[in-house]
Amino acid sequence: MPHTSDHPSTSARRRRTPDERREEIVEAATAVVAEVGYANATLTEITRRAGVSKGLLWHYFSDRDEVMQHAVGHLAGRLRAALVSDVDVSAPVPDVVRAVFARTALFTRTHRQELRALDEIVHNLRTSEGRRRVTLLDYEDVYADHVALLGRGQRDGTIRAGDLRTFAVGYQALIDGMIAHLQAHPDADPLTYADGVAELFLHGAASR
Amino acid sequence: MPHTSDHPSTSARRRRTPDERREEIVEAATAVVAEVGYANATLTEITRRAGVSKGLLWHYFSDRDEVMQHAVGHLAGRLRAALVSDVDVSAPVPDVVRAVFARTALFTRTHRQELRALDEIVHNLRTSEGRRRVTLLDYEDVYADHVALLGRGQRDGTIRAGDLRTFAVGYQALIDGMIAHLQAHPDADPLTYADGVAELFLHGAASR
DNA sequence: GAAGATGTTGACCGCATGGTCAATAGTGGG
DNA sequence: CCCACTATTGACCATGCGGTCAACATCTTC
Repeated sequence: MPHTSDHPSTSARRRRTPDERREEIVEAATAVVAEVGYANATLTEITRRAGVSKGLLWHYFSDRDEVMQHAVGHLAGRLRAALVSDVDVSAPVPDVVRAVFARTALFTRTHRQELRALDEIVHNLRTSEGRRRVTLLDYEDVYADHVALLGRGQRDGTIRAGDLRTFAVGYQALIDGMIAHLQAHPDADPLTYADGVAELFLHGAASR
Repeated sequence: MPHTSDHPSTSARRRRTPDERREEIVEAATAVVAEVGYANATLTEITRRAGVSKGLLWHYFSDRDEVMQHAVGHLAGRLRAALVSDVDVSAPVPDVVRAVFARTALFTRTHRQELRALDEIVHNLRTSEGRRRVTLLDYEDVYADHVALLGRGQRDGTIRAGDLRTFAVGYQALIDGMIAHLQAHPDADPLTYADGVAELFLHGAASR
């Protein structure tokens, strides 16, 4: 057993694998960005937060942009996975819609920091020419999911006729708006709010 | 007539008043922010764009933050004024809603740059402690307008019963989502899209 | 037209930040 | 136990930025 030390206590823990280190740094970046904003999120502060010397960051990432890009990937992956794993997409469409709103609303209470950081980074990550690196165009696959879901609803009669893309974009807009609103109002009850918005959308998109 | 020169040509134009200068600088800031993003919008570049020496900026503004705050005020004021002046709020509620969506959609085609800059600055302006200076809480007066409008609709029977605040927040979310979507898709037809979203909302919130 | 006030300039500074690097500690294989 | 290799450190550097300032230009007023 070549383990150096097994107690996972204070400072003398076992050496991390490269992936663990990368993740530690990326998570520190997330935390710092969420707290002070993208522009003020210093690499020095990020390494400090990760409990790591400054130079090490460049052993794992080539520049600030790369750190942030990894952070986006990490965050988006975690959020999406948690959502998908928790909603039964084969249920009746209105139920799925309600569940998505509800789950997303709860997310704002359990993943406040991550959502803040994600928003922050997405809004600020740029290419070297100054254009946004992540745009709404990257929503396309999300829209595709929505279109598929709502299309099924149209076929089984739970969603009224109408342009699916408009529905999908409206659906996503309500989700994003709900997230922003709940983030800004930490005291609001997420579930009652989610219900309200879900009903608004379903009344708008449902047959009858 | 102590005018130095009357021809409004190339470089030797008449001296600007303080307000004009401030506005020139603020507008240059808007343009630069829209192009390269908040973080990369250098004060040097802003003054260059305004056709003014670097030091002059500090004659009119005390620091970068103040420039950006003025820019927010300037932008929000112009956008709001143009919207309000163009929509007859005493018309039947559904007509008002449709008009707002339509006018806003057209805005994304006539004020692309300004909307970009506004979004950019709002997302990045911070207090010295790192918290956002402009948050969704500043939407409160906008929500108040929406609540008033939709409340009138409930009283005259064009809007169905339901929590007005939820309606208002959903309404604004659809507007913001539409703006973002049209900004990301410059080729989409704004009016047909606006109609679609308006109908989605009205189906959701209307009586019947 | 002198004098004071105001507008304008560009050179300059301090500093924080992203990024580099030579040196050291730790790890694993033979 | 040694050697090669990787992880890790912290001092260091270059740069670009926000911000200052003394000098100069221009207007206003009497």
